[in-house]
Amino acid sequence: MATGRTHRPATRSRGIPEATVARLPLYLRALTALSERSVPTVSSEELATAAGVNSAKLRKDFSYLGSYGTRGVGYDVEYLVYQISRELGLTQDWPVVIVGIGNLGAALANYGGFASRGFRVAALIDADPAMAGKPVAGIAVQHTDELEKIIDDNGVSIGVIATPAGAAQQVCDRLVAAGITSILNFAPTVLSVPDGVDVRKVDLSIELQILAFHEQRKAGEDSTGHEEGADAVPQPPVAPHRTAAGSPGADSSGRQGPDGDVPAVMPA
Amino acid sequence: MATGRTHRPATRSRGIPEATVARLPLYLRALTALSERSVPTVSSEELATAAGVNSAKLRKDFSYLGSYGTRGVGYDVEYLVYQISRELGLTQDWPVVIVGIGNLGAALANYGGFASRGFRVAALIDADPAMAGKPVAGIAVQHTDELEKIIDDNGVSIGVIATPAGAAQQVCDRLVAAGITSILNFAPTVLSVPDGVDVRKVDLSIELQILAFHEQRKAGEDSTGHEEGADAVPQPPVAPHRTAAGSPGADSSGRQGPDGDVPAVMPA
DNA sequence: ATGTCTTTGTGAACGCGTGCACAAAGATGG
DNA sequence: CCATCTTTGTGCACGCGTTCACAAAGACAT
Repeated sequence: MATGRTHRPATRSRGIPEATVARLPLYLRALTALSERSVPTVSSEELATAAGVNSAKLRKDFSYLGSYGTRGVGYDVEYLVYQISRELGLTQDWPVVIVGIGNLGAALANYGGFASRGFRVAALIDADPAMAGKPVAGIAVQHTDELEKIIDDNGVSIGVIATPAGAAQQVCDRLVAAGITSILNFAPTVLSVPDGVDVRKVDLSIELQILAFHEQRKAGEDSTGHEEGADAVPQPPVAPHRTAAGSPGADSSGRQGPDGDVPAVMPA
Repeated sequence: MATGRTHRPATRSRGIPEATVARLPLYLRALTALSERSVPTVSSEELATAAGVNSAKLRKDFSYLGSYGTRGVGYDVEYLVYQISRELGLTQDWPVVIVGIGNLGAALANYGGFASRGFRVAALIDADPAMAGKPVAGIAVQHTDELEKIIDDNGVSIGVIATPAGAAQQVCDRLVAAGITSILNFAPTVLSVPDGVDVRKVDLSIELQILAFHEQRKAGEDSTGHEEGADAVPQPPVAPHRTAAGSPGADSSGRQGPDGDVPAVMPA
């Protein structure tokens, strides 16, 4: 999972559960594909398979939107596409600004999936003066100084942060002050925002770490269970005793983590 | 949320809940920052704030790993960094291949967050013969024909798919056949994989759609509640009657969605 | 019109995740 | 050695999300 809302713990937005909202785009994509193949109707079973979910879950999800199906037949594809689009707010145009036009920001600007669903890249913003004016994905990059003006002029309410981690909070604060109320954060940092502002985050590194966890478990499930080495490598806390508060790294030599696949002992 | 495992419904991997595993990288990042500042110990309250979670949740998460804290003091930063790294499998080296070196693939190859946590980009693979040999992020791109050999030679078990949606399943199948057991998928498609293979997905478009939903709700929460227009725009299903099965779009003119912010009536 | 068959919509049970609140553990000071 | 104070670890309850299973609804055939 590369995401997770930060505030708004489980607000059950308008009777529609958060988990359901997160799946609606999935259904919409599957339905759009069917629509392009001119399929008139689809059963919950078929659509669920296409979206990769359980059919019961799909039916319950749709039940939050209303009774849009016909028993014995299924769902009208075109009609459902419209209803979900409307529910997600995709029947209107959403101008978006991308802040931080590095490798990732440029890739996002070029990403076709944005424009295809009502999201329009209104502006690209970068702090590097050398970037200003250079066209990326057909749009001239603008300097951070213009941030507030750009957002105000275009009525932007969604911002994408693709800056380095160090700059993210600062950029976030400016976006929020300028009126942005929804943020998609690609920087590996926890952003703090006032109530009323939604933050979703995508962290590539975290996704890989979760995969590594499962991968490790798969690899070691035939062994003793887990580690078997006996030599304690990283030193147990040995009763911290609050040693002055200094002694920086203490005995752990290199900072960049005690890597190397040294086995460790379970300390209890 | 840009993610979600596909198979392995809720396997509670080795006593550690999936939700906890997903948060471990978050803790690890916060702890690494503290470690760099040579902070020796940290309380659950402080660390929770830094990671953006509840302190009770953090303590419960850590309790699954073992009793690594000292009551009255807190947690030893260095020790905890090591324990979490080990639990996540980050004490070993994970070679990764990236398939699809377009804008996104190139951005991923350049992304520093990969290398910083034990993930090493072993190879970049693309189907375009013109790309072969061209260096991206200091690594020469190789052709898809070499895929199986590359994976076998380097003992790669984690693959990243950054191809267009149309090619994703095919690439996925080849990766799995070649021995890959963990996949991070950036293509907007549902991948089907055999049991034992983990898939996590990151979908930029879906994240934006979820934000749009909440944004729309915020915008319209002072109005009548929701829509108020009376003219039904998209046509209700009017009893499908299973009309032959032809009449493709029927009356809905343009395919690419009935956009424009037409208000709609709630059909019941 | 009646019966059969398909598929939806949902009531109910279950399990996971979250958060509260507190007892146990250990540090610290006298 | 005892008292006090801090902070962990966790039992418990609650709520959300998932899944099952089935009744109701409508299509379709005769």
